[in-house]
Amino acid sequence: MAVLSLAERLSAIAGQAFQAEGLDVAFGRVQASDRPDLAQFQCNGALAAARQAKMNPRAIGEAVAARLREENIFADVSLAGPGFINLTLTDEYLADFAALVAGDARSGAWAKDTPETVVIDYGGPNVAKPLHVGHLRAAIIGEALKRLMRLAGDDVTGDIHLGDWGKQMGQLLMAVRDEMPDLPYFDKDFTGPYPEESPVSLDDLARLYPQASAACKADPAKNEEARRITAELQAGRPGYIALWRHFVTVSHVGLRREYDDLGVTFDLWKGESDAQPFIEPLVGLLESKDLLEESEGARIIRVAREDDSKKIPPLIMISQDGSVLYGSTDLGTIWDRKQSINPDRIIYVVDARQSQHFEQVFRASDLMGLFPEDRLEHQGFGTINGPDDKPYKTREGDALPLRVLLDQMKTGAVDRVNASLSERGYSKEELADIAAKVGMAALKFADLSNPRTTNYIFDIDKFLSFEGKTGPYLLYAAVRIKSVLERAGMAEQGSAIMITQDAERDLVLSLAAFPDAMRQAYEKRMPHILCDHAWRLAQSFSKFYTNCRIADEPDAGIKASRQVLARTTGEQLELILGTLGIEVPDRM
RNA sequence: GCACCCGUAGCUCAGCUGGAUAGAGCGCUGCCCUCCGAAGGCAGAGGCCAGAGGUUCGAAUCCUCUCGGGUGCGCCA
Repeated sequence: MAVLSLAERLSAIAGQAFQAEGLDVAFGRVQASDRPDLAQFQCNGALAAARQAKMNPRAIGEAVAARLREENIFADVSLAGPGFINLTLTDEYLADFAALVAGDARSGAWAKDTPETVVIDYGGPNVAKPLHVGHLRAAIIGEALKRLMRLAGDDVTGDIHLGDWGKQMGQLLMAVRDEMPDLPYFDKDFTGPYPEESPVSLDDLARLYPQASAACKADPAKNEEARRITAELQAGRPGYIALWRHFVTVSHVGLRREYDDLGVTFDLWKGESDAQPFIEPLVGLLESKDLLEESEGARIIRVAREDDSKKIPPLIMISQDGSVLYGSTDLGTIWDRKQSINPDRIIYVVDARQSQHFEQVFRASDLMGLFPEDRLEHQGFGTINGPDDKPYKTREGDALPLRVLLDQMKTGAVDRVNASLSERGYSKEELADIAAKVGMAALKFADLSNPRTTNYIFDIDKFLSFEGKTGPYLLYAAVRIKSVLERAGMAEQGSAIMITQDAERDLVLSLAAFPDAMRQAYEKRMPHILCDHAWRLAQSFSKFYTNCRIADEPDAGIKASRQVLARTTGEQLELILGTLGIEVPDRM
């Protein structure tokens, strides 16, 4: 059972007070104070209630405050300004609450009342193309959301949803054929079996794809041909399928390695191609509902609505050459997921620029009764930009390969770690491990601490800094907690918490804010809210650490209390960092 | 052209279901290590919240317009 947050408890109490005055319980909503100098919590309900009941806000505030003063948990209840109710809890109450968090195996994490089954679709890398910067945010944000939702109690399946069925496959087949025309895959009369060994390596794919892509752009005839080959592949031509399987297998190895390095794991490695068996039934369903329309040789679904403020183009279900596009495969994938997982909700963590595409798919899905629109979410994200604040590109204008970016980060982390830890006598292996963790923490925290929807500028030096709101600062805080506990030892289970100094009270309030921060991050699908909380917690700990002695505190009771506070902070911080996909080294 | 997102401190950004004196980080100016990790803590300077109207007792937040930036608009994903 999850710990009820302070704000929730206070809201319930204030709600009762409003109710006793004949007003709506909802006016009792209590939140952390905007003015920490005046109070710990505030309730603005009297203002809203006054408008509704046409009464004086201060009069309502006074009446509610009078009732609240009868509760023995408040050190102070006061009315301020036009009718704000300011609340300050007694240290005893705060200490008891902190003990509750300390005793909670989940460090006070919020839990949903009614968990859901959810599929998160993130990643979306293409077969044959190495990951580039654009895939980084999907991976980092998707992974964080997956873990966050699991922590809240949802049953979450993460699916990589490979791009393995579109025109790029036709282009690639064409490129291989042009280079090695004698391979049996291209011989229509060949009856098999086809070779088990792939004729192309990962490097070949990485080389061939850009070539083919450029050729198609430059030459309309080539482009036509690639489309025809794609249609043939999708129709199941045996030689193409056999060679395509090699592409997919070879790519898997490379992709898995890259995602492993990022600490990102998928439960499902399905792709667009897995939607192919559902295309026919999909077309059947659409026909039966009279939703399919012929237009310029293609079969389309009109998804525009009367009251649209913008023009939504129709979704192209079957293109004029008979191939399917990603709108069709996305619909097929929804069908597949419905059948195999039956989720309550599907979340797509994909670049914000794809919003129109998802609007089309969601509407089409709803129209045909496949999956309700309001349970399909596109959680988009902004771009990672270069120093010029434009999406990160290589000098040639291509998207920057992820490898390049990770190598930069790694080199920077190794330098930084070597510079600051050289005196400690750690082994080479441990230093390398620490550097890897510091680099990844820097990268992930930098990404996640920006709100999902905004762009940000990639700046390694800033991300890797040990000062300020960075991943390394949080790792430092977490490691310092481990270190001091090693020196001070652990307190007995159930030791009481005592608030003897401001820094202790501040730390307790920070610990107590976790469930609310987590809930908000969950509901808004915004990991940066969790990042903000982690940062606040780490800062509170630093303040606590400088002001409160632990190991050599002479008073046994106070010492035990501080040991518990430190331990609880460490546990909560690591839980949050883990949820963000950030690993903490044992020492650094 | 139409639509969507954005414009907040020198820089990078929070805050936007309307509420008190608009917050962080970096940078800048000071102060704090006989004491568990100073990769830290404390204090300070710095803002017509792009602009103009409107709604409201109250607007960074909601509405309208203007200016400036980004993105997307039928067979790539």
